[in-house]
Amino acid sequence: MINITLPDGSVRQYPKGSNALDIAKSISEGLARNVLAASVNNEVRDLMRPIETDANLKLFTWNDAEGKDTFWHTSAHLMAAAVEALYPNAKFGIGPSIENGFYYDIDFGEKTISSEDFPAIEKKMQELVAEKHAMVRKDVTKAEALDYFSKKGEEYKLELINDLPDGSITFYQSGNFVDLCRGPHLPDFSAIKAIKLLSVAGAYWRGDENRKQLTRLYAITFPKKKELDDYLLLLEEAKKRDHRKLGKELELFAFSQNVGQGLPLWLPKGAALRERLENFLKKVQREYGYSQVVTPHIGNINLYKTSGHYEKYGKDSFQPIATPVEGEEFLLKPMNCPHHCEIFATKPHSYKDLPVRLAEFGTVYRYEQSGELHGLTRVRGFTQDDAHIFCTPEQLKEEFCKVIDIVLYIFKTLDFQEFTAQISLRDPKNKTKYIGSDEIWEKAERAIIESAAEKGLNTTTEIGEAAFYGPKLDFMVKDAIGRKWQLGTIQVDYNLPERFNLEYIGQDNQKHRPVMIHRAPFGSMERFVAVLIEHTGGKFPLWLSPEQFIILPVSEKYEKYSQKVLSLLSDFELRGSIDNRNEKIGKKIRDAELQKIPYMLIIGEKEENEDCISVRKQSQGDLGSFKIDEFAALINKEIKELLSK
RNA sequence: GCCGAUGUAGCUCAGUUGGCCAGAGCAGCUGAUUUGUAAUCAGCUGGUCGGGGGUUCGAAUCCCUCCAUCGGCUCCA
Repeated sequence: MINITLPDGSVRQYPKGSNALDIAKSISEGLARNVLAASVNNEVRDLMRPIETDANLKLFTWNDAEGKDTFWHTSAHLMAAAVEALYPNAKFGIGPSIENGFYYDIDFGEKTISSEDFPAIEKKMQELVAEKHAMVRKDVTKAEALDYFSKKGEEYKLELINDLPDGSITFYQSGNFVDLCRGPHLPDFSAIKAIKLLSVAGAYWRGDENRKQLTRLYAITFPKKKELDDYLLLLEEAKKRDHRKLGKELELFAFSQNVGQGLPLWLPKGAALRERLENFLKKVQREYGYSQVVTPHIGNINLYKTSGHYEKYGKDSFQPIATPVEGEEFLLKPMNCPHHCEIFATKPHSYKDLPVRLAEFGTVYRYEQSGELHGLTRVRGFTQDDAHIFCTPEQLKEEFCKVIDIVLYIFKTLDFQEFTAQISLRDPKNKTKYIGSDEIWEKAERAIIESAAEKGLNTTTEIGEAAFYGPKLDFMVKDAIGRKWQLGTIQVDYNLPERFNLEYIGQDNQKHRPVMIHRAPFGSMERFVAVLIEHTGGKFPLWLSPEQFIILPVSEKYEKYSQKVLSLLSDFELRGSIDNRNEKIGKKIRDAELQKIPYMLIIGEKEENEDCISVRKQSQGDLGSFKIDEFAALINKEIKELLSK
């Protein structure tokens, strides 16, 4: 007998060699029906694998990440089996589960696959489910594995096997389909009740753009048909919040082919929103001791040769601007740091002056690859809410922590509750990608890790994601359909001060090198506004809303009184307009609702006589009658509450 | 940049297998109406069917090419 310890701490005895499914059955029939995978001493394994020793056991269902993961991983095998049956010449790459579903990278040879082929694949998958093949796990030697796949001509699998150590290789077989896989898997396909292929895309083998591009099939499966329907509905709902759609409908921004790809035009309402955000951050930055600066949109090419950016990115950027002077060249600025370094260098600094914090809403231009452009989240011309902090090495951590405070304050005020903080470090195996000595990098990385820990941030760490001049802490937020975007960023940099020969005089009357922090709490105005649109669905907080109210006269007779109301509300610093179209009130309300204007002020005979307004709140309805100053007080109170969260 | 898909009025979309002057709703303009909490009525304007080339007696429809957009990949100072 073996002792199995369950998560609640209870210990039960089972015959040696029992498997997790047996144990689930002994607990309850329902659990046995729903269990998808199990972890044995913290290793996630197949349900059917015998347990030979005393162990801690956890059972996973659809409600656990491990359960979904196993379910989708097995589904990926199912899809591959279906593809192999339909396209015998297909060669297989990898097929993992992902956050929502799974994919498989497949080389279809000459055949191109499009969404028209999806129904046939889905049908085949359903047939294979009905055939009730067990998923059989098998340990193989490296030689056996190589032999099997070389006979099949599976070059991608061979490459994978070659990178694996002997003795750790397993196959999974279901029906005729055998795949290299470490598992774990469901016992069979029977739990897979709903199948949907979602999209097809090209994906470079092993993520290397110099290698062959395989066809990636994205799909998702569920244990219940209803769950698939719900998921598809969720995707539909998310599409309604897409910032590109809302940006058009709410007249926030636009693109023009005549202007150029990835170069957004901010329309009056979008510009109003953006200006509010800028003012909000400027106010915070004043409180934190920042100074605003302004720098030009171009810089001499030598500036970027000094900074190292030209060598690193020059050939992939907008190309230099020539002038009538032979050999003179300027670059559209791709970042603001070199300009700010030059501002720092305009005068000698004492240690008593530091930190120097230079802030600028700096517009920069980067020639992003055409296929990468995406609404406002990835553009070729954008404005960073940039600042560079020049400080002594001793001040670094405190300054870094203060920047984290700013980012957290912004996220809190705007209700961005779900974000992740990502520490991006250098890849020590690939040092040629970076500039600066090991010692400097270690110092910088330590400063970030310690600051993040001090602020209690829940962080992930990515190796090899650092900027070429230094490590960084990025704040990632998801869009409507779950894509992650980097918003705020804080970067430590010992290199640019070196390259620009920046100095301050220390207490010892000697010259010292300052440390630099690059930071942008929003990231860029464009991307931040995009994510804000998706988070709010276009219903912006009252203080940001381009139009806070709209006055809706019941007929043209009340236009004069409407003008008076507008002018009084403007005196209270509120923004709004009058809808004096010759339309019925129902129509005006409908349009204002669709434009997501927070307050509708209805004015007719009664209001004019009683010198008041009838207030309707967007998506909530009639609030009743208010005096004008009462309404102004109501709005201002709401704004105050939103800003002091 | 790469793989796949898409591209018809300002917007959302119809346009069977190539066949008379290319359609609808909304928006816009004009007029009527003077309206009380999510669409008043009527008339009118508006399109080189993404651009260019080709096949054909004839192309929005078929082919080629370029551009843009969408979903991914790669990239992201």
